[in-house]
Amino acid sequence: MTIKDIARLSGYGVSTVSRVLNGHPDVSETARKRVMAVVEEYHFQPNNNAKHLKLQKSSSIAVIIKGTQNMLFADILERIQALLRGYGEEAVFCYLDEDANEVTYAIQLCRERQPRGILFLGGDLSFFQEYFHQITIPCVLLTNTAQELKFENLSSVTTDDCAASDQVVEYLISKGHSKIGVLGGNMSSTQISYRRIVGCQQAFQRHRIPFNVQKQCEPCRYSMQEGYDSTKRLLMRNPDLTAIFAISDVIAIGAMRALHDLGRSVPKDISLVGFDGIDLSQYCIPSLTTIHQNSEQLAKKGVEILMQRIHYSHASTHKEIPFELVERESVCQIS
Amino acid sequence: MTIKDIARLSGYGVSTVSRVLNGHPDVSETARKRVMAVVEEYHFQPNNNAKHLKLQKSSSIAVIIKGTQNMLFADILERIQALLRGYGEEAVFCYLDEDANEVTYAIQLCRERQPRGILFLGGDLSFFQEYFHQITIPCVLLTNTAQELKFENLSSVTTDDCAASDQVVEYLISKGHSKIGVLGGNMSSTQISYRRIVGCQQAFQRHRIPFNVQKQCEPCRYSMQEGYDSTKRLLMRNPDLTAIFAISDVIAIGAMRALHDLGRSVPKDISLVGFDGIDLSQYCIPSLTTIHQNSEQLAKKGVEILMQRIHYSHASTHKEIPFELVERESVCQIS
DNA sequence: CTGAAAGCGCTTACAG
DNA sequence: CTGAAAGCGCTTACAG
Repeated sequence: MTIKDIARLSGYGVSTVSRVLNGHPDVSETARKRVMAVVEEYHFQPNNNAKHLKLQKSSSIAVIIKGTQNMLFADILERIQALLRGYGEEAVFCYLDEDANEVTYAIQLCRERQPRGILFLGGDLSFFQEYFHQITIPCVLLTNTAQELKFENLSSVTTDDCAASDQVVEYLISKGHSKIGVLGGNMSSTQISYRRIVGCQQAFQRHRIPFNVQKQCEPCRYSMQEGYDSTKRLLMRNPDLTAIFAISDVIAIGAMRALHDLGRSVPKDISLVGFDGIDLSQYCIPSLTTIHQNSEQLAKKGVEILMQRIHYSHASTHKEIPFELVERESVCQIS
Repeated sequence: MTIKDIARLSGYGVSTVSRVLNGHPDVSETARKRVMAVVEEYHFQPNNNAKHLKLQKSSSIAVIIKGTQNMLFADILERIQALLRGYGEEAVFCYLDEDANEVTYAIQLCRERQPRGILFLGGDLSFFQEYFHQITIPCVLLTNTAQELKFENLSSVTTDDCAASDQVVEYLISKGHSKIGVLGGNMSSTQISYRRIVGCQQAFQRHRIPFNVQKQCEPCRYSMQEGYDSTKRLLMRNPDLTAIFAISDVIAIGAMRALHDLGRSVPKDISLVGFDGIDLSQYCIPSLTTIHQNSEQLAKKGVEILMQRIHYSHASTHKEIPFELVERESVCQIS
């Protein structure tokens, strides 16, 4: 069943059928109705390969996910897929290692698949800086800001990581803590984690509490396993910590278990705060005090911006979504 | 840059270029070398739309995931993506609601995208029974068995759910439990959960311990939230339970929190066993005794079977992967 | 071993 | 408002 059959069956030419199918305005109401009747009767489905060959592009949106263990991404992902489906777009999902170069991967993808746009879930700004100029299609970076890169085809939506972390430390200080360790991310200034650490520094400075990044920060990947291991290293170096701020909930879950195995009870002996607000954070024991990122809005804004750009050539923008400190059971007032 | 340009640049015709690109044998070594030299020099990438239009198919493998909250699937998924990439295949991921009809969705997908094969992650046999005959491309069902359906293009790989559940109950009984509740799944005989419940029944019968499915089983979806809510319902009906078997780890995590909120300590007051062996099961507190399904093998076998079928027309098969009861901290010996 | 040519199913400029 | 025709980039039967 092709457009030709529909033409024959409806008594119109293929041009008219094509126009009806694509919602062009210059078709008579009669033609539209007759064609649609046949289309529906036969459940006709245009051949995408032919369409895209002709149009010189594919219809898919690529979604590149960095870090497979990050449960925040899993949550955002299913929302993105649902939204994209709502827009009638197809999505191609690509999982990359947390340390992989997502931009060179995207360049490769563009050559092979010619997607219409790309959604990056996580990303390292240094890769964008160096390679992104080779990409010409609309892109949106999620959970990191690309504002300063000033690429005209790269938007971003993120939360104010710096302010959120500042608030976490402020909160811990207000609970009497001053010996606070920070877990996760890495120190490169092009990573999300960097902005979170800067936020911590701000708060410490404001309160004139010394904070030795080298000593009190322990970098690690976004997984429970690494959260577990790094907690042990962090505590080895700083046995007197009364609170830990894990830069991601997944890391915090690993930390919680490590603390348990070390015989330190949360929050009685040591307080713990996460970041992200994944589902699990309210079910673990104790439930996790954390920064809730509105992943629903993150996904929605991201997809929206991409669609606006693709369909109406809107300029690129950089949005911020709100965050919220959710107090639960993992933090204790001391002294 | 098209195949025509390569032809011109290499001094051969388009037919020869095409043959080289597709590894056909009837090309001279000289031609192959000259063509490949040009292809590599220009980083030529054939247009997939044209290729598939001509070949009347797309190159992608569709992966249909049922239930977005199930962390077991997240794990399998990233493995599948990596494996498929290794085979040089593109993957299209589709997330469906746990209760959606994956088969009619697949039929739709076949019309729209013409995938070369489908991997189903989770599935309800009743949908397959009723609609699968409309699908003609190779398919593999993961985490449920399609053995009895006898479709010649539907393979499956699963673990022996019945034996695994039998072993869980056997284990709990050996620990002195006889008042055991079962959490999760639903009672329809075409669901994975059904075979798990049957396994439980077997064990109870063998030990002549009464087991009232209506009363002691509480169906629920595969999410922490539902695990949480159902636990409360189950306990309301059976306040004297000494152990709960959750048919999935995600459900167990929700159950653990519900028990905590109910003031019942795990495992001291009540024992808990999960199913799946997701990462989280070893980090939660207490860590979860569970049936570990080898998700690596599940993914590997699934993809392998599909590839064999697609490339060498192998017959459909139904494989079983091993399971293992992993003893951790959530079960207690009683009396 | 190689090439000219047909054709996959669509869109759209052009002519009416 | 409508249709005939060209062409998107590929593969392959056919002829040599």
